[in-house]
Amino acid sequence: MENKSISDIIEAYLKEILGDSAQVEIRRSEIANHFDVVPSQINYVIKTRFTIQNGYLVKSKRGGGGYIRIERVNLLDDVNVLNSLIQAIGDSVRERDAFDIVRTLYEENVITRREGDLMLVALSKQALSIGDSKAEDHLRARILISFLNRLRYES
Amino acid sequence: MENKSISDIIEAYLKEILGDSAQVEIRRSEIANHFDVVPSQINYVIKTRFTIQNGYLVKSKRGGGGYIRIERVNLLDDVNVLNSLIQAIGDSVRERDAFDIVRTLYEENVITRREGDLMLVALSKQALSIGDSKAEDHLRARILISFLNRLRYES
DNA sequence: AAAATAATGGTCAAGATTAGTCAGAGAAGC
DNA sequence: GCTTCTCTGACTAATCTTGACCATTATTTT
Repeated sequence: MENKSISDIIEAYLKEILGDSAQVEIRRSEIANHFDVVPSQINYVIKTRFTIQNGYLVKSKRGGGGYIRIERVNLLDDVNVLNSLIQAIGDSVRERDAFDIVRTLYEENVITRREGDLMLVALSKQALSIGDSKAEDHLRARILISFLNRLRYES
Repeated sequence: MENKSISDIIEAYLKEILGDSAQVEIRRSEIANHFDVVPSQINYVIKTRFTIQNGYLVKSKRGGGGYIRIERVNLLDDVNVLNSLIQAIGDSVRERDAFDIVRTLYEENVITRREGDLMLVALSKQALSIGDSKAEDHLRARILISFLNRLRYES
């Protein structure tokens, strides 16, 4: 149960200080220092755990007074967010990214647990493997976007 | 009955530490070390004894902080309906037949209306067309059967 | 102003740390 | 003996951690 990597801990910390706020601003070097890791590890945590698929937008600025801003967003509510998401999907998605999106929809209460599980099944490697890995990712993208459109326009 | 293999012992141990919890997280190397076997034997035990047919779901993560998580799930009672449907599907279904099956599930109260709608999205020609009509029907069969297998249990 | 300097964050690739796969050897059951 | 189950280890894959080097912005100096 206590097999957390330092990345997991940093992720939890960032979500903690994000709390109920819409966004939070950090200094990369401060966080890195706080957890005694190299600064680029903060980039790693953000890149792997605060993606649009996970329901986060991240902006940053370099130079003096620089910052990293993490913003929590709803995938289907905001047209711009949905567009970013669809753009991120493009015509090809890996299983992992698709799973993240479904989990985010569940956490936003857009879908129930069971609905999410069914979606995951239809997006899984297991169900979609058709020999060609690229074709599989294309197919997954089509199914996922169909799901999103269905959810978007239904209610 | 007295000649337990080491795999049997590891199985019993895992079920022991699972206890009444819904799930348990282990480190493959720790367990392997504890019983003085090669790590891949843990995979063998899990693959042969913690299957979904036996009511277990297994997830894992590699890399630093990696783990294997074993979760116990409740198998449901609609097995008869599901089995007969899987029989009927075989390895190929046309869109129309898939739609009929989903409707049957709805009428049998195995799924909700909304769950059915999502399933239909993933089974539609629109989402699945991949040029080859036969391949499409095979694919649809795999997705549909995956759906049905997922409906066998709740988590 | 323009140029130099300081103060940020970004990228990428190598190495470390886990778990997964698979084929074959060995053991047990029939 | 033959078949099935168990066990092993070499090879593969995924994820995390680190550090050298790069890019951008603000501030200070000339």
